[in-house]
Amino acid sequence: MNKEAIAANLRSHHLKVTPQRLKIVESLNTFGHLNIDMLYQEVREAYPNVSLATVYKNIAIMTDSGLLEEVKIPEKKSVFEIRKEPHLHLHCTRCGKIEDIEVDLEALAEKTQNISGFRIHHADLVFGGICPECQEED
Amino acid sequence: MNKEAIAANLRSHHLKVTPQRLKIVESLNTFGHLNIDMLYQEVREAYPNVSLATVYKNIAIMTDSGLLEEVKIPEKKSVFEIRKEPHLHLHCTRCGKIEDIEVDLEALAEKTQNISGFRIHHADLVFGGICPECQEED
DNA sequence: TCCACAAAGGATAATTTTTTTCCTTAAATA
DNA sequence: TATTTAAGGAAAAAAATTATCCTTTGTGGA
Repeated sequence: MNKEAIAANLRSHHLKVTPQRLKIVESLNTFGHLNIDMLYQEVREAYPNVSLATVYKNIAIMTDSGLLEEVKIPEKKSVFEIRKEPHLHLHCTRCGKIEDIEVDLEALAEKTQNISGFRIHHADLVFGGICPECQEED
Repeated sequence: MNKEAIAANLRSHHLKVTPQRLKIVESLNTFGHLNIDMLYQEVREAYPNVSLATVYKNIAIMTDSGLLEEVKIPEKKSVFEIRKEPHLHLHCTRCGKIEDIEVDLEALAEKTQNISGFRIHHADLVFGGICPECQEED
């Protein structure tokens, strides 16, 4: 996703395109998952005077508008990602890396729905484990 | 789980049995899932002078010791529960209620492990939806 | 292209949440 | 029951988040 695509993404969510916002979304596009502190650091490299409040305000407005999504990982600070197709998360508890993976949860949701009576509309799943790279270090 | 069983549970985790701790665990035993504020309120009903710091300190030590577990729910404050068999959570996005349900995730974890190369050791799954009671109000 | 306006940014203060400190009190062990 | 060690309470400190206020900037319409 290039700069213009990111700008278009912002516009499609009725958000003004500012350099700070572009940088936030670009960073997430590059790194996948970043927490507030990491985002602040990233944006500050391009715009040293950026205010931390600006990062907070933008994360809030972009999350509310559905452009971004918060991911809550056990024992970690929340990270944010660009909203896309439903997927689950793999969290390496050794190096901390977070990866996306598309696995269909429909059958599981269906089954759970039948057992529980809930009308399920979304799923948040985080698998914790050791990533391939960290496994080699054993 | 009665008071003595709770005390035994605390002892088995090498934690001193204090009235405040008993009350915290009893509350969780009764209500299932409570956040810090709710826990503070609960404990304060029995011990009006309890310090909020005591609740924080105890939640931390009991979570570290494995007696309790933190559950992160999208868009909500974390809640805590007594650790038990692996299970997933159902969150009613209308009334806020959280329920446990035992659904086997082994097959899914296995599949994900094969695709990703991660060695998976635990799963955190929250289904968001509308509970049966709230569905009736439609 | 330029103007006017609404929205966004920056700095800072205020608020909220969580952790730490320090001294007193209480639980556990011998 | 005495001793020790950890836990509780109160308060301060630190960390995280949100609000305020004024200046600046992006954008849609003239």
